[in-house]
Amino acid sequence: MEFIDTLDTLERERFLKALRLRERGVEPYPPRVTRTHTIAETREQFEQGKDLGAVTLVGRMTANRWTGKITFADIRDGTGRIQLFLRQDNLGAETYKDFLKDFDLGDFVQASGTLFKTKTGEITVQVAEIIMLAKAVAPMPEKFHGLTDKETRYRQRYLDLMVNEEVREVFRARQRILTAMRAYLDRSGFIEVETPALQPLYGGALAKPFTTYHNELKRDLYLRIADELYLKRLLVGMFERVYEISKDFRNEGVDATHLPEFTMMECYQAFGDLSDMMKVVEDIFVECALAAQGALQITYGEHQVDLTPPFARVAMRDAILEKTEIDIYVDDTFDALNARIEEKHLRVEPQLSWGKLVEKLFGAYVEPTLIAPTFVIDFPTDISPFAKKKPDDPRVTERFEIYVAGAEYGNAFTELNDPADQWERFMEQQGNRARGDAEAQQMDDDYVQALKHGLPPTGGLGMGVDRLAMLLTNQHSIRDVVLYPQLRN
RNA sequence: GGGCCGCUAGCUCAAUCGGCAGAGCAACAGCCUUUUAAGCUGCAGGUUCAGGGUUCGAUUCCCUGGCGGCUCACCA
Repeated sequence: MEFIDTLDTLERERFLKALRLRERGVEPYPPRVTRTHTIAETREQFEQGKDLGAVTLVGRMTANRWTGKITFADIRDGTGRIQLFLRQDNLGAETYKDFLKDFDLGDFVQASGTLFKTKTGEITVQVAEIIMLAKAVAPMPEKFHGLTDKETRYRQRYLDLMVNEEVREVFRARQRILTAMRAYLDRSGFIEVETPALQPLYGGALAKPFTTYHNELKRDLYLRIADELYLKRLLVGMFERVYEISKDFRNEGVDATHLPEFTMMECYQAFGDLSDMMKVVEDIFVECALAAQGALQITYGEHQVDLTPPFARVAMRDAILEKTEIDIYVDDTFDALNARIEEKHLRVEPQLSWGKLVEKLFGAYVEPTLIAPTFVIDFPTDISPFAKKKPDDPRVTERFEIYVAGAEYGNAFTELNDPADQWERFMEQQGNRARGDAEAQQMDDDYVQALKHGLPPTGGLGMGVDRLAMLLTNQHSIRDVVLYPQLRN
């Protein structure tokens, strides 16, 4: 069995061309290239009237228009596209013929020559020499319709990136968003840290984990569902402001807004509280929107959204009251709220607690209506095991989530730092677990021990980076802002 | 996990009621010295996702499975 036996008809044809080149003493995969300018630089400098003389450009050949003894070809590099003009009279009959025979769409080439404008005004390289840099054995996707099959786009992302330029721009924008976020946090005094992805106890969020096993230690380990508890321990250790941007893993459903691994930013500010985190959220939205789109007025699907601070804020109770005419502070027990929901014939799945019912009501009747950036505050205590209770109403916590265009982008609290209260919350979670809540927190004695040493009053925030990238690049599936989204095998 | 839709040439897509498997691009053999999805002539290209069933005959109808998409539920 030879390599060539693994190739289909089209690939074989192209592979034979590579062999032919080699027979002529031309290496189809040379180790080094010459490049005097990028394509973008070439265009820019030519338009400025600069005489560049002879240039040597490199790129992938993406189009080919030949009319007998001349050929127009397009090459693209990472910066742009430019047209090549190849003429038999310039290259010589033999070389020109070899070019026609052995160069294909998709090949990386190096072209040298001088610049001119065609009669239609297009900047073009009059090619004196063209060299193969890397022979493409497999053919490119079709040039006009491109590649649209989503499965191929995700599984062979390089093809998607190769032919769909707007896809490359989405990922450039994603990188600008991350860079802007880091720059903001860095200059605001937050220190970037790294905490364990493999954890003996998972925590910091309500979610189902992935489990793995360490052979030498002979124990189960979990992939982190959040960074929270490790980051807050650092504040016990006297760091004042920390953040981490990392992958979290949750063993749950996959859909347009959920993947099993996703990127989360978490930051914690000692001597801060909820209102400080609101400022951080507003600042991050501003910085990232400007980095991604250069404007605070953005389009997301059918919505026009203005990200200019200050963002609106509304209490969970008031928002639910307005949409459903249910006052969760009147029906402030599980049984009462359940009865009220049935009485009003609202469609809410069975839940295990008052707080989860509130969360469901909110998700079904309020969340989709929150288009302009809005902080929703005062979340039920039993679904907020790490948030400090409101001093004047222990049913709810000093917690907000930020909503834009009907979706959540971040979650923040005034962090719970009372070790006794935290211990009781863990116990409550264990009760929930016993009653069948697979997402309930496990008791984390080590974390309580840390709190016993004193966590300063702290504001903490988590933001979904993929979701933010979706919002700011107008993408409606998380798979379109993640280079290699998880698919079935 | 449930419901719905899809899977045909390398890519983008057709195929009427169940009756020989088709086109464009790409490729191949040619023509053509300023093209822009270049054009023209010719030629080739298939496990119709897989397996099973019904039928004289299945891309088409039925069943099972795989993969993908949308949606509902859950979660960020």
